[in-house]
Amino acid sequence: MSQESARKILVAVAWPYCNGDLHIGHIAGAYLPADIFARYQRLRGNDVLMVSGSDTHGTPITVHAEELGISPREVIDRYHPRILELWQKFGISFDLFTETDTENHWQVTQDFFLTHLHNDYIYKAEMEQLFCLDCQRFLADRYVEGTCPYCGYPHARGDQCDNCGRTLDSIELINPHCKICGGTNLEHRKTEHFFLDLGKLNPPLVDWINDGQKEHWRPSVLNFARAQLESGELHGRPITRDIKWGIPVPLPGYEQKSIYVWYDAVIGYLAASKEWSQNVGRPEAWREWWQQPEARSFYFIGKDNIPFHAIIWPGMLIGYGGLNLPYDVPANEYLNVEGQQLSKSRHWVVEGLDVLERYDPDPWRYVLAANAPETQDIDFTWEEFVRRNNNELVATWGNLANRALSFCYKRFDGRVPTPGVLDQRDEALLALSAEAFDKVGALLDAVKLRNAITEVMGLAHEANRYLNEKEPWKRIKTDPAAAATTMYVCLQVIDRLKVLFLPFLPFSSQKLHTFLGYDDDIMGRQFVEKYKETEREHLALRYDGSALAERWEPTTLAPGQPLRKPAPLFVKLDESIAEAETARMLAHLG
RNA sequence: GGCGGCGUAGCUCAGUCGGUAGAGCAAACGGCUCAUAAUCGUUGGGUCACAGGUUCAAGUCCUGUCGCCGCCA
Repeated sequence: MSQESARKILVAVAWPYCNGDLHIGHIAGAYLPADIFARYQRLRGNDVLMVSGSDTHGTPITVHAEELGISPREVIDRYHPRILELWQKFGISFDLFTETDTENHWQVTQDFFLTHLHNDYIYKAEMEQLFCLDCQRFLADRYVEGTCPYCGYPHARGDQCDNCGRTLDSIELINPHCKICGGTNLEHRKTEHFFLDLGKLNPPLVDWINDGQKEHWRPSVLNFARAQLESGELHGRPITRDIKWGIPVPLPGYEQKSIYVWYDAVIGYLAASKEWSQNVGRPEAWREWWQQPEARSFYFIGKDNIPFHAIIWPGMLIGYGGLNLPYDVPANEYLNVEGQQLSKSRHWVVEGLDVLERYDPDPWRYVLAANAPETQDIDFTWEEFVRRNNNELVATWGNLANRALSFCYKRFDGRVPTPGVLDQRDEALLALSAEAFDKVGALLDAVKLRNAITEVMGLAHEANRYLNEKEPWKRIKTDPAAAATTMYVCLQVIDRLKVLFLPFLPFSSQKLHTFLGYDDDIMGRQFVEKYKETEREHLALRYDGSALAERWEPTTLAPGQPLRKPAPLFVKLDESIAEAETARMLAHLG
């Protein structure tokens, strides 16, 4: 392994709207890749800070609240704990997963706003908005419905038409009506708002995207950002709106307005880093990830978020000054299910918490990593899920561990056999397993997770091949010492595979760790804590990996080490479940 | 409408700098019996969406067409 010193790695993950349960598309797109990457970097000895939180602002929350007849805060209190539960059950190891309705987040956001204003990257301008005369309020995007001017769909929202997918400006709608009172007593009214001056940020952003240090970016992300920036057509974007739920504009006279959710959500990365620093009792620690020049930040997002993370957020950081810009934005494409795009409104979803009621997390982690949507949209099918679980995870890796452990447990007195002299074949396999750390590590550093897990699985195949060639079950009758050597080599490789698989399959690697006779913790501990600020309190998820016993390097298994009674690492699934799960989904399809 | 991406084996997907098309699964045959009927080996299978162009050479670069996806207006 390389001897370079620990590097600060910020793993920033998209902030999910806190208005419902998350589905496997969210997980495959951002959270799982981020977790695999973070776990690997920790094993590697780097200092990882992985942050995100529930996005509690914006109209998706307030609309949902009004539908249920409860307050926005109650919506958050309903779903935020469920998101925390999902991360724990799925093993998504956030150092801090918080939310945006905190005093800290408000403060950091308002500081950003005032600094942008002071640095002259914010200007004021008037714009036309729809105003409901009956409700006496402005109607932000989702509070108005009407006929789409492009496709004629009668239920288009003020921000987007769900039928043709176009983004809209609410004043474009034909026959608009207020979604609150249902009335059509609307008028166009001028309203003053603050705008982020992206036009002014365009030139420095072009310099940044062309600084010659973006070769490791995914082409789709880099091409998109570069094309947008080089067009030179960035224009001011409103950062306030006429809505009460949100972060107050920190200036007198704007009490009826709030900061637009897109502006405060991305600031969450910094706010959460600061909150984490407070929580661990080192209030200035965040600077190590945000200000050290050699620190690296990785933003794990879905492709719909590329404009915000590869253009707008870097622009905001430039406008603020003194903070590191993204080192990489490994955005994923979409995960479709059974040929259709996931959609909450159409009830075409596979929800994370729901499937964990019926299946273990590691099969999901395996399937979603082995077929991650890194280069294009991916079609997830239940048949594929069962197949990959049964024919790859169970058959290749689970069975390798089980056949070797069972054999040693029964025939070698429940201990790691003591090897004799190693032959060429033994040495070759051990060398291969040692080299895998560099090979897989390089792929993980480059965020090529699918290639990485395929590589690890390839080593498991090789170990199966080795066993078949050596036939220790035959040799033990004629030459027990040779069989012992073979089984030692095999267990040694399995012990290394355990580490190589650890970022991907933490639960089963931990289980295997104990079967191999170890007692310590290799996956870390997740816990939820309640944090009290001056007036508010919130729940947040934390992670403690300080006691991690493993490193990303070839292990050495001690001969004679007592083994524990082995059991299969993974459950084989009945093929009928594919049909059952698909039928279940079709039944809910709206 | 503008911009960007995608279209590769029956299925799901790789394919770096242009150099005779790859993996897994599915199918067929064989070996083994330690293991969750798991494993290991062998074999078959492609007009790289379509039409042009550049080149000694194109899945890869360029132009156009068709289809799908996303972003922006």
